Amino acid sequence: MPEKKKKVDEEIKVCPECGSTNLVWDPERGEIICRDCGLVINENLIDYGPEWRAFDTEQRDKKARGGSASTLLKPNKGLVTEIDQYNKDIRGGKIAAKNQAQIQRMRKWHKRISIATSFEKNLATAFSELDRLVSSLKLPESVQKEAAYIYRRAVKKELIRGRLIESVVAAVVYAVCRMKRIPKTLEDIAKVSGSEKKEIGRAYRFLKRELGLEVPTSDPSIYIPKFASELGLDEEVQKEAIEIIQKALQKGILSGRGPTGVAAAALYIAAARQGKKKTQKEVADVAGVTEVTIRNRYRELKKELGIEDVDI
DNA sequence: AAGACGAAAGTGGTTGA
DNA sequence: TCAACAACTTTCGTCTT
Repeated sequence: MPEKKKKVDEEIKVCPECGSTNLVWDPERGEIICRDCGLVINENLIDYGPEWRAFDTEQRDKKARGGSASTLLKPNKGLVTEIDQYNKDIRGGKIAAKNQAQIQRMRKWHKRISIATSFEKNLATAFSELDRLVSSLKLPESVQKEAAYIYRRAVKKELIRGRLIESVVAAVVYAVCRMKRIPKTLEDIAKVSGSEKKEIGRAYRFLKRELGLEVPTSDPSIYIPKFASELGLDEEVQKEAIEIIQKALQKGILSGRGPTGVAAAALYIAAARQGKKKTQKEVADVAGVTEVTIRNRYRELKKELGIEDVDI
């Protein structure tokens, strides 16, 4: 794995996200964190760090074992037998479909065996994960409290069974962000959580239904300040972008469209109209969509709102 | 040389029979 | 369980600046 080795050797001094040199090494979590944008720079380092090392020493036998590398990311330090959510074998290949059912049962029973002290243990694990997510994502304390409350409800209703605590915690955090209109995408959360976007989304929809969470349909405007500041666009541009979105909302042409794509297009239009043009690619990158999506939204907005052509 | 544009095909997930 | 479907991405050729 040459590309992984390379990452280990590299000394990281500048945040690749915002260019800041204000980086902190957090030995407890094994991460380098950017103080300015909250980016966790090499969160994966510890996954292979301790392991590849053992391969060239005589400690190999002592250290070699199944399971993941010792990581302090997890409250149990990752040393407890755990059957993960991914249906992959040790080489990363897919496990045959007929065996997946068996694995699923094993997972389920494994959970049940340890259910004796379950409630407290579950909460302890979840809350430390919650703590980690909240600080990585720079979320306010109110989010943490609200999330903890919702999580408790979920545990009491036994909605966690068959799901990884990590995924559920991430889902709850996502739900609270949506409820409080904090601009975090599923992707933002997936990036700092150990779980995949897919899993978190699934857990989110499930919780929303089972707990009857009232989540407002997401408004693209909430992403405007976030994207704008990453692009260095001033408040005039933001104001106009938000106006564009409001008009589009009233016309009802936004239903079913991804909020980040809409926000990106509105920002692109507003910037160009004020002579502060950014390229589609620049906008697309901070919004986490493609240029094509921006163009599609751009076209729709222009047509429906009668926005004059942009001149530079 | 870089950016913008849009057509066409592909992707992963949801929905409804 | 399977096919239709919507939103979005990937890829690519062409036009514009």
